[in-house]
Amino acid sequence: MHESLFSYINQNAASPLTSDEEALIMASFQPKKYRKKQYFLQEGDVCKYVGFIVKGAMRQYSVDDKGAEHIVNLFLENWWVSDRESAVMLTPSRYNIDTWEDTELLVATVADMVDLIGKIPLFGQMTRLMDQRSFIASQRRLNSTISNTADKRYEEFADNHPKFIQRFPQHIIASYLGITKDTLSRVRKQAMKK
Amino acid sequence: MHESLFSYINQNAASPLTSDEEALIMASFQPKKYRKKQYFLQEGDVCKYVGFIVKGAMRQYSVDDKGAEHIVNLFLENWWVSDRESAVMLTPSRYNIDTWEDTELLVATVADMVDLIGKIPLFGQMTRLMDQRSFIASQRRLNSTISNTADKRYEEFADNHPKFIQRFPQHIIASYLGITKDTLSRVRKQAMKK
DNA sequence: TCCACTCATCGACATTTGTCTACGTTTTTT
DNA sequence: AAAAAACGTAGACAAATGTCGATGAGTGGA
Repeated sequence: MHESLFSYINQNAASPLTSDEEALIMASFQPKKYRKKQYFLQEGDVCKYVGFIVKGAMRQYSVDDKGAEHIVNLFLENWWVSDRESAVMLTPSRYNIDTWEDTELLVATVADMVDLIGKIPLFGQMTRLMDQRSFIASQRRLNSTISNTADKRYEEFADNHPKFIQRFPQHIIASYLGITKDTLSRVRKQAMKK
Repeated sequence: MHESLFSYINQNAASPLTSDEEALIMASFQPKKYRKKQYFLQEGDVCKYVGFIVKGAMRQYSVDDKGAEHIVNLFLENWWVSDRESAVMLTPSRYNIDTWEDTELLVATVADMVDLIGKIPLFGQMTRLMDQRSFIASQRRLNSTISNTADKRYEEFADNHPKFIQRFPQHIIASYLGITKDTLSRVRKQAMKK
């Protein structure tokens, strides 16, 4: 089960892990199974864990005054899951994270992650790359959100993330794009005509 | 002039820099002065430099098919400036970065930054923190953008970034928020009544 | 099998936001 | 000092998006 994590790390660092390093990592990450709709993190709690998705699908979202959910992030296999704001600042999270499908995770504490970054340079490189990529993806999405209308946002999204479209229902995608499910339905109808 | 950079680093790392380390850093960062409206980076170029703002104000924006500008980021004193996507991926940038006021920068090449991260652990810590903070800020803004209507976005923004409001004109703020200057004007008018 | 629930779509209507043109003021440039 | 440009606001209208209630198809659980 840890293999998918090791191969992920090896793909994202300059050289392969030694078996000692693998052992260290293995010791920090516990396999956990979540059934559909279970919480990984609840609003108000401090995020103390980081998960690596071996199999499954998850979402991160906030809930507004009216009870409406707003999807901040979607996750699939080989993605890291956590609320970084809460984990880094040690503040109560404003988000919920839960599973959308039955999901297998490798879970480590934030403290152990920091430890591994200190002990294994390759691990540090990998997390640095992961931080940078997350930021880049976030900036792209932001740019798309402030620059385009709903139809172009959906088109871009569908092109760049076909797997999300396959795995998550439309009202989730709509929320991720910052529109209502009704608007997404209209947008798709228009797009069909072409 | 390098002092503001040193004190920034010392504020964001576990222990203070040694004078050897300061010398190394000093050698990599060249002071540069930009007059208002000068480009730091143009769309299509690969971002090869990273700037630290000693004094001044800058903006990062994309330009759409119709020639409209969309503000992706605003920068003031003690902020790092670069297009991280271009710098990390070595791809042509989709953004422009220019000065909004006369600005004093400390500029290093991306290659030198990587070098410093390798040579000075404290510098690595600082950039890691900076990456994480950038991501957190980006996520917050994204959440606000997809969750709120224009008036709440502006209210939140004004509360969290009063300095931006003082230094940048309204049409820039509007673009940053993903609305037109006309809408922002209306929103402000409504807010006055309360 | 039946029931409850989720999901996507639709239409009518309300609200928000964008577009465009115009105007007066302020700021910058010549 | 004069001219030009940038800036904020305004109103009228158009377009995009949200809201709500209803429907039917599909899904999973009891």
